[in-house]
Amino acid sequence: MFSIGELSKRTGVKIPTIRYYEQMGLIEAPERSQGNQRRYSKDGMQRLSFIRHSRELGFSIGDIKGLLELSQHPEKPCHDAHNMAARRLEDVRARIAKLQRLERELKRISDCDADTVAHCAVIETLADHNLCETEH
Amino acid sequence: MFSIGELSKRTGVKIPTIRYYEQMGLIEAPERSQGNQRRYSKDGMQRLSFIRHSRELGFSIGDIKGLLELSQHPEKPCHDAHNMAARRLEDVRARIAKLQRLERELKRISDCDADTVAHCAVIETLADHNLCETEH
DNA sequence: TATAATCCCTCTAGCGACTATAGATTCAAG
DNA sequence: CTTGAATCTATAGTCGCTAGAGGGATTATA
Repeated sequence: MFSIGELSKRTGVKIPTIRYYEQMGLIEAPERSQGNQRRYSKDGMQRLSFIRHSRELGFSIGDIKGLLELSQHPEKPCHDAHNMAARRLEDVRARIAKLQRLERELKRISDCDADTVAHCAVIETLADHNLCETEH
Repeated sequence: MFSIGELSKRTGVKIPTIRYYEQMGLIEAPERSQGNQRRYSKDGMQRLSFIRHSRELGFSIGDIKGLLELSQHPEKPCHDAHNMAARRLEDVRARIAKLQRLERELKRISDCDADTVAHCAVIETLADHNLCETEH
């Protein structure tokens, strides 16, 4: 049994965020001390770790609800989990591709060595999209 | 002189977003028609294009205010613009690196071909961070 | 010129995933 | 028993929009 502060330290999830997850129905309301403070079990900690890890991988709160549901039912087929992971993977790849285009452009425009705004590539490029090399 | 709808079409910025930018002080309030509708000049359009492009590159509204200010003063030195671009570039690179780690992990866990949740790598990995290959 | 279709106005509220603040209560250590 | 840290609830704010309600303006056609 540990307090919310300890749970926070052990999982790396901030205290208000834990309470927020409770409100959102991701974690169930834990037992309380006599003075009405939350007291968590190891189980609660595992669940929170699951959530944290999932968030780090970019799953939405909605997705996580589904994944948690699934993880409670080991006998169920897991297509859903795979589909979600696959969708996330696609999304991540698209974002990487987009960011790489941005990287190229940012690099190009910040290579400018003008002194004043009048000749500055950063400003010029921002003003005129046609100066970009690639689509974005 | 064109309406907000036309401005929207020409710049690709949605109408409510244009009004939002006006509220945020990114673009100044344009002239109005007799019936109180916004009427934009070519100048307004260029400013909006600047904003749009900057947003696409990931600059925040706050950053853009600064960049716009700079772009109005061609005689000023442009270190600030370069610094902002450099910071953005750093940020973009960090995000790429992080996403690539996620990609590796998502790929790994979605390669699982179990049928039920009990043996599913997706669920297992989410539950136990130690199963990950890399930090994130 | 009348009317209909489309556009535009303001204002308010909502999104997701938190984060911050205020003011009150409880806990743990000395 | 006192003190200081931790916790409680409730509310509001963050960012960058987006959606909706309930109206007025403009434009194209009859």
